[in-house]
Amino acid sequence: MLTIGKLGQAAGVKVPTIRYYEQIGLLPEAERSAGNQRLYSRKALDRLTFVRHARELGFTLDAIRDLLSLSDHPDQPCAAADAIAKAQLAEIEKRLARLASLKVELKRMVAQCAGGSIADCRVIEVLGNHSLCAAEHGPRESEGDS
Amino acid sequence: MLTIGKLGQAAGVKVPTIRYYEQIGLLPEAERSAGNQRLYSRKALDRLTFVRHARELGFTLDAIRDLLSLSDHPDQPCAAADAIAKAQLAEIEKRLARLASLKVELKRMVAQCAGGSIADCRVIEVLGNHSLCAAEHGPRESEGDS
DNA sequence: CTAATGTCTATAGCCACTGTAGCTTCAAGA
DNA sequence: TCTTGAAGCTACAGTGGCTATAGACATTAG
Ligand SMILES: [Zn+2]
Ligand SMILES: [Zn+2]
Ligand SMILES: [Zn+2]
Ligand SMILES: [Zn+2]
Repeated sequence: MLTIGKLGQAAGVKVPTIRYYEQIGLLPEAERSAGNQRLYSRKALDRLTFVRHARELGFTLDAIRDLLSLSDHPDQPCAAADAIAKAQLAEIEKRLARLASLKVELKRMVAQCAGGSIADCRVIEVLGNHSLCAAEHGPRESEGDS
Repeated sequence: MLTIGKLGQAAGVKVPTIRYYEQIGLLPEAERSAGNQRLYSRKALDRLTFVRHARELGFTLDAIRDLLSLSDHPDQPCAAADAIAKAQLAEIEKRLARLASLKVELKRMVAQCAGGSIADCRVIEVLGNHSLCAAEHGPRESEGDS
């Protein structure tokens, strides 16, 4: 059995984050020691490691909740899990495309500035006038993490 | 003079967002009509349009605050503005690199799944075990918007 | 035994909004 | 002129995914 600190170290997750996950019901309530401290099994470590990895891959906690409950039913078909992963891939590709177009605009902006006074600064000018942009870079639609 | 609704339409910004920007001091306090409603000049529209465009390009409100105050001093050199834009470009490039590596992993994951039961699902398996990943995809370090 | 570290709960804060409730004001039509 | 409906007002709560703080209790090493 691991204390919360050891668990956090082992999984690479900060202690308050683990308590937060428990609080929102992503992780089950931990067993407690005689002195009311949380104790975790090896299985709990696997679960938290799964959560961490999925977070690193950009899945939302809601998606992870679903993935966890799917992984608790190994005999079910995996179509639902695959669908979640495909949706995540699509989301990442969407963000990627948007960031790529932002990068183009920002690069152009920075490159075009000759470095005089603010009055002549291309950065300030372009920010004030989207029609100076080379292409579209739609409204930011919740850009999520990483 | 424009009402807040007209201003929002003209700039493509929602009304509550405008009030929020005023509240946090990003926009100056608006003049008021006899009946206490906000009234905006053409200059205010320019300012809000600038803010919107900068947000679309991913600048934080703090960065925009600085950019706005720079653009209020047209005789100063533009190095500070350029530095902010370059930092933003660097940030975007960092996110882009990370998203690109996430995309690779997710694609691999999805492609490798043969579609049987959860017990054999590659998606679930890889999520539980990062060593099955082809490359690194560091810890998510605050991924900001869009 | 004591001191240092770890853990406990509860609460507030972060960013950039968005939504709600319960009012007041305004513009247009009858 | 009266009425209706849209638009505006303030103040506050909620979003996601944590992170930080305060003040009390538990555990462990020396
Ligand atoms: Zn410049
Ligand atoms: Zn633009
Ligand atoms: Zn599968
Ligand atoms: Zn991995």
